[in-house]
Amino acid sequence: MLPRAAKTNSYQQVASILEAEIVGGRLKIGELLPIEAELAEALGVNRSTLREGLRALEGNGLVRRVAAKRLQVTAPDPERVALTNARALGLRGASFRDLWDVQMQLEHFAAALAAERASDDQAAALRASVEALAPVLDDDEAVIRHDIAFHALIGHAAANSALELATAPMGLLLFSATRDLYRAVPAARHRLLDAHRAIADAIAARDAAGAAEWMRRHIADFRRGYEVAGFDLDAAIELRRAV
Amino acid sequence: MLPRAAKTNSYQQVASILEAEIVGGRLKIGELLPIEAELAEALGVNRSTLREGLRALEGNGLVRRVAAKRLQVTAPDPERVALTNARALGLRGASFRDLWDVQMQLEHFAAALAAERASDDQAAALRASVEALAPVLDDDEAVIRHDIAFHALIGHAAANSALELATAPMGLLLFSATRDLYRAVPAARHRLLDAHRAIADAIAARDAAGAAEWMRRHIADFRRGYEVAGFDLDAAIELRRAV
DNA sequence: GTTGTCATATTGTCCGACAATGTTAACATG
DNA sequence: CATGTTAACATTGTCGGACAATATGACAAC
Repeated sequence: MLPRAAKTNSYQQVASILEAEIVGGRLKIGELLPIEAELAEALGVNRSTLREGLRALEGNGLVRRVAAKRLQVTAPDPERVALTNARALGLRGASFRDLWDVQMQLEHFAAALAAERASDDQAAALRASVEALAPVLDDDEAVIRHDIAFHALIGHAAANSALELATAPMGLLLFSATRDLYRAVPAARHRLLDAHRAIADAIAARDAAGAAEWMRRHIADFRRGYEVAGFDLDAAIELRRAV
Repeated sequence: MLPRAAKTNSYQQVASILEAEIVGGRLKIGELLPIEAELAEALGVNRSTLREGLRALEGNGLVRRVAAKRLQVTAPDPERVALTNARALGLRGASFRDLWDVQMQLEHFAAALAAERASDDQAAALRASVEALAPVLDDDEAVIRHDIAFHALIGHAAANSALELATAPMGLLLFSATRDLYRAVPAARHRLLDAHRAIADAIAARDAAGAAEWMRRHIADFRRGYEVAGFDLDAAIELRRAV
């Protein structure tokens, strides 16, 4: 086992060094990076090279452009991370069953936590989401958007960033993969609405057990719909354009 | 709602376009990208600009440098994704409790799946991992490394990429956050070894219920150790250097 | 067939330049 | 003094060109 030539490129080193500074807390979240000329000087590379390193960091979500043209150190944005993870899962050929299995383990727990921890505003937002869905129940796209948003709200209300990180990408992938489900199984729309309403009510009533139970049924029903529609549980799920 | 100024930078457009090609399947996984000069020409930007876009994609894990100097289209590497997610969680201040809650929901399920699906090689690798741990039980670093590896093996053997994606980052964060645990609670080392052995045996015996039950106890015990050691369950977990 | 040599292709890095745009400072005006 | 205007300045995004290092492939020599 030879000592691995350690011949990394300069721009990778730039990214690694800055990443270490961020993770190590020497560059704090929210802080502005020095201007490119200074950074390049300090790191001993050309501005072009530095910029390549910065773009890599940007791809990692550790810095972002802020109003002023300056770059700001930032913790990865949950939505971006969710998208990235969803893409990773899609590209690796995850199946509906894979995703559903995990969802079944997590969503009821998220609902229970949300019932315990949601602020009044969040509980109200959940109910508002349900009521906003009712009038557009025959618009497939809208149903999917609302479904994703509803589960994202719950994930957020559960106030557990690890749980949110784990559930968000699956919501994105699963629900957007069901674009044809509602055409094939029209009744699913109403069952979805009823379930959402029951869950939102339970959360608003701080009924953790009820929220969890309704969520279980909701997720189970989701799978049933998928099967009834004749989709293959084990086929690689289709990656769709971000919703 | 104005039509969103669409004033994105060229290098971001480069990244978006290529990303769309990859996600849309027109650029297939494993394919080599054209040489930079051609790509720049085709996209109508300068090579420097193109390279910034490529670095962003690289940061997203969608392309990687391969033996030849050429860039290869690739699905994000699970280990990299796990690291990225762990970093995101750490920077967002996730607590031990947050992570443990999710782990408690998922790990027993992973163990059960592993018992059903693990190949003989994988089952053997699990047992080998346990036996490799036994002789180095007094080396804290080694214990942590083995612990992470053991759970990663199970995650992999469960043959569910979504589950793996969800569990891997927590293993990284949680276990590496316990560097001082084994000094504070020496007995935890032996309980860990026993649990690992029981889990590996159950998986090798295709005993899904047994594997799940042992895993539950193992995770529960892990938390007890953390509490006994006097650590704060709700403090933001400490980000450590990659193990 | 293997090995060595060489021309070629490609990337990584640097340099310098400039337009667009945001920021700051100076200034006038009420 | 507060406010609005303008001009100087700073910074980023993009470009073009250059060159060394190195991998690749072809070809010759053994």
